[in-house]
Amino acid sequence: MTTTSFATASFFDGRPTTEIAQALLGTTLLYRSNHGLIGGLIVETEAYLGTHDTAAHAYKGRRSKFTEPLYRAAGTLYIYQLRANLLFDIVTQPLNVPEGVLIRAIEPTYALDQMLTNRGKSGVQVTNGPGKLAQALGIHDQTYNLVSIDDSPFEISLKDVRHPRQIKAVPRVGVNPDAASGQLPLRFIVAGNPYISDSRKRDWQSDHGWQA
DNA sequence: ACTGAGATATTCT
DNA sequence: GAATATCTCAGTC
Repeated sequence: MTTTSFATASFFDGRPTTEIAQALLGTTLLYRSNHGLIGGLIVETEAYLGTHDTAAHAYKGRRSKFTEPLYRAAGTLYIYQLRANLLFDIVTQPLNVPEGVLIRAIEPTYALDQMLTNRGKSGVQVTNGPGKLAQALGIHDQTYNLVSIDDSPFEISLKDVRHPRQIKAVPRVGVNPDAASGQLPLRFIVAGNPYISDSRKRDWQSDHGWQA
C-alpha cells in the first residue's frame, strides 16, 4: 500500500484539529460499499476541540459509551445518531485527546446515480448536510463507529485532490450561540461551492470555488 | 428563494 | 424532562 494516495494516521500526525479540518477540504471521502465505490469531494467541515469546547461532546471530559470514540487514536471513526440522522466524524488527535472533525458536506464525484437513489432527492439536496451525506453514501447503521478508518471501507483519498480558492471560517451550525464556544469560527467551507449546507444560490460560483 | 415549525433518536440531568 | 454537532415540509415572498 502506498502512502501517497491515502490519508491515514500520518495525515493527522502532530497537526492541530483546526488545521486538519481545513486540510480535508478538497480531498475525497470514499466508501467501498456493497454497491461499489461511492463518494465525493469534502467541501464543508467542523472542528470540535475537546474538553474546553462547550459545543463538543467531550466538553468537560465527558466520557461514556456514546463519546468513547473521541478518546481513541487519530483516524478512529465517530459515527453517531442525532435525532433521525447519522453523523460522520473522524478523530484527529492521539489517545485521550478527544478532538474530531465533522464532515458536513461533499460534492459527489463517484456514483452520483447511487446517491440520487439513496436520497430520493436531486441537485445539491443530495449531500449538502451531514445527515444527508450519510444517507447518500448508504450509511444506515453504526457498524463502523469506534473503528479506525484504515480498517474500514472508508477512505480519505488524496488521488483527485482539488484546492479551494478560498476557505472561509464561520461559526458552527446547530451549536448554542450563547455558550462560551458558540461563536468560534470552527466551521470551514470551500467558498462558492453549491453543496455547502444552507448556502445561498447567490453565493454559488460556476467553478464551485476550486482552483483551476 | 427563504423562513419557521414540527418530527425524529439518543443521551444526560 | 430537557437538550441536542438535523431534516423536511408548508407557508410566504
